[in-house]
Order: sequence, then C-alpha cells, then structure tokens
Amino acid sequence: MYLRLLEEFAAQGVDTVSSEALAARGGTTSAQVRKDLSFFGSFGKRGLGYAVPDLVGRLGDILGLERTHRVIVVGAGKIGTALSQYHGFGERGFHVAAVYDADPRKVGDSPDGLTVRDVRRLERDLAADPVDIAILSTPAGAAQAVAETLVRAGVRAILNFAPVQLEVPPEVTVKDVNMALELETLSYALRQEGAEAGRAGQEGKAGN
Amino acid sequence: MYLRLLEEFAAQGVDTVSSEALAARGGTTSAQVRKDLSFFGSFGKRGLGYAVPDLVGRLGDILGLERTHRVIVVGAGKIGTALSQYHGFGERGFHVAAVYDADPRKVGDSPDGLTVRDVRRLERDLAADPVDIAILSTPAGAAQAVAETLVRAGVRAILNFAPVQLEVPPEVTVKDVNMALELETLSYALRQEGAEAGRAGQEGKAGN
DNA sequence: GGATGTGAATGTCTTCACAGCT
DNA sequence: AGCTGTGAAGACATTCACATCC
Repeated sequence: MYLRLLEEFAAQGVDTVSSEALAARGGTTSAQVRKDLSFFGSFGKRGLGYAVPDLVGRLGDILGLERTHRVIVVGAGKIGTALSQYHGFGERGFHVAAVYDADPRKVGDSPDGLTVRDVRRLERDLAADPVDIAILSTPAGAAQAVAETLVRAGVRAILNFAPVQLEVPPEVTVKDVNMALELETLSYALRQEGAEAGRAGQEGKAGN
Repeated sequence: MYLRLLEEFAAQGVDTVSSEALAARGGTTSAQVRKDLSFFGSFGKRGLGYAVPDLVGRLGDILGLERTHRVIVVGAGKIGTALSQYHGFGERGFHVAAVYDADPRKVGDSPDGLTVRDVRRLERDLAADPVDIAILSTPAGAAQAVAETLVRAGVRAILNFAPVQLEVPPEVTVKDVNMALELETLSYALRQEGAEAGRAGQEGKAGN
C-alpha cells in the first residue's frame, strides 16, 4: 500500500514525503507509518522525511518486484479470461505466460492473444518452464485437484478465486479472493449502519 | 468465512459441528472460533457443538443475507463484464441490476443478457430505482468521479476494483479489491521463503 | 527547526483454562 | 463425558513522546 501511495506522490513530482503526509494519504497515523517502514530498515532522513524515488525502489526490492514474474492462469471462465487479459498485471511486472482449461470447447480459443491450453498439459509444461505464481479460477469442484497438480509442479504461490479453502503444504502460500464474500461484508456493513441509525445516530467509522 | 465452512458441512450432511471441527477446517483454533461466534450470541449447545442449519441461518441474518441485494456494476471493461456475469453473486443473493459504461462504443452492447447503459443515465436511474451496493470497475482515472455520483445517488457500499484510494463520506463503506496488490503480496511471500531456505531451513507458516 | 526512529505505555486480539450446561 | 462460553493471562499492535540526527 505504501508503494502505491509513494508512486502517486512520485507521479505528482513530489520527491520527499513525511510520515505525516503518507499517513494523511493512506488513512493512518504518522507513528504507524514510521513503525511499519522501520521494520524493514531506516529509510528516512531526520528533519526531512523519506526520499520518494529511493523508497519506491527499496519497497519494490522488498516485495521482490525487481524482476518480472511469470504467472499462469488455470480456469478460462469469465473471471480467468478477464484476469489473463488484465493490463494492470503487466504494468506491475507480472506476465501471464499461459492459460489452461479442462473444457475441450475452450481449449484452442484465443480470446485475446493468449491461446487456452489443455489443463492435461499443465504438469508437463511446468516441468519444462516453471512458474512460481498461479492464478486459480476454476469452478470450486476442480480447485483442490488443480492446486495439487500445481504444488507437485513446484508452484509455491497461488492466488485462489475458487470459493474453497485449499489444502496445501505449508511452504505454499495461498491468497484467497472471494468476491461474493466481499459483497457479504458490505451487506453486513449496511446492516450495522441501519442498526446504528435506528439506535440514535452515531458516528459510523467506515471500518474495513 | 464461517458461513462458507458451515455450508460445506451442511452439504456433507453434517448437522452438528464442534468449534474444534470448524477450526480444523478453517485453519484457526477452537478458542478463536468460540470467541468469534460468541460476539454475536450463544449459538452452541454445551457438550454437543453447533447445530449447522441453525447457525447457517443465524449467520445469514447477521450478514443481512435474508433478502436479495440489488447491485450495479459501473465500468464494463474486462473485469466489470466478467463480474456482471459472475454466477456466484446470484447464488448468494446479489442480483446485478444494471451495468454502466462511459464509452459510447460499449453502450448498447449486451455481452451476456445485460445491456450496457450510458453512465450519464446512472444518477437518474438510481433516483428512480435505488441500489445500496455498487461495484466500481472503471479505470483509475474515472473512479473518484463515479464514486461521487454514486454517493450522491444514495449508494452506501462500494466494492472498488479501481487501484485508487477513494475519498467518500464516513457513512459510505468502501471495500478495495486490488489483484495486482495480491500478486505483490505473493511475490513477497516467495522472497521470504527463499530467504528462510537460505538462512537454514525453517518452518515457514503460510501467513496471509 | 523539523522529522525520523524507537523505547515505554496503552490498547486490542488471541490463547489458556475451567466453570457450567447438556 | 463432552463441548461451549468466558474471565484472566499472555502476545501482539498501535500510539505516545522524546532523544537523536539532518
């Protein structure tokens, strides 16, 4: 998040920023910003603040963004296809190298450049050409089996859009993204607001 | 998350679960499960556990899922279109009522049933037919302006896919979803693993 | 003078452990 | 006997406040 904010400042031509300014932009406190950043090192200059381009570079290194990452997408449904074409990934150094699907009707399609490959080739392809991040956008029922194939093939990070809790060995990192669940969170927030209004009209901190 | 897990148990025909079982399935501890649930009330039976169908219903009520929610999507790009057609929403009571875009070339398209409307109609449409949740999937540059329109039209919850920090009044809840950021988190996790392996070979807790 | 980096204080969340219900 | 619900203890995170350096 700090990297995002810093890039915004950089785009505006700012080249030094205080913890106070970062906090204002990011909705936290200056002390929080300093504690967070100090976890990784002493990046600031007392009396001055943080050098924006320098800090952008250091955070990028910390996040492992100095190199581009090869990514594959498994599951060429609506969301998988959209993601495989999403421009934002390329801009941040994530290159979608291939898309796979199990449905023979989809295999061979090239919805926008990339040709959908048969998921049965997945393991072989990865043996020849490993990737470390996979985006999993299959239906829920297929997700665990695909995850196991991915793990066997050496993938160590999975961005999981399937609404199931994947079982993977501890050295593999899974990040779940679940849109319906996000909407449910919003539904809950709406309820709370309603309840508060009913109870007398309070503040309503936009807690996330 | 508990609702998801409970539904899985229900689908397997289980009708009573212990905090222990929920914890195992969800990757936490039994004490955590009990504390979390007890925040909303005493749903379990001592000596027995939680009645699955009962708890599913109660959590649904708490989340405000007893009614269906009307949702609109603003931004008919790749992701917006995929989301507007995403089946998982309907299954969980979220009905996509309309899709909007600013690009005249997209307006009028019906990529899959729903016709894309001109975003200039947005405010009028919402006045006639309000919704409380909007999915914002415009390019970053347009997001803030659209958000302001939405807020003016009475939307109180926004699921934001645009990679910008929206400024909204406190009574409006914003949930950010940022795929590139998720990938960066994974990139960082990969680095850490590498570092640990280099440092001697430790445990590696799959921290999210 | 001005802003960082950081111990110390405060606040919040998690885990423990057990009384109490079924 | 089994498992919840919950105070108390412990771990963790945030905020305060100030010595330190540019």
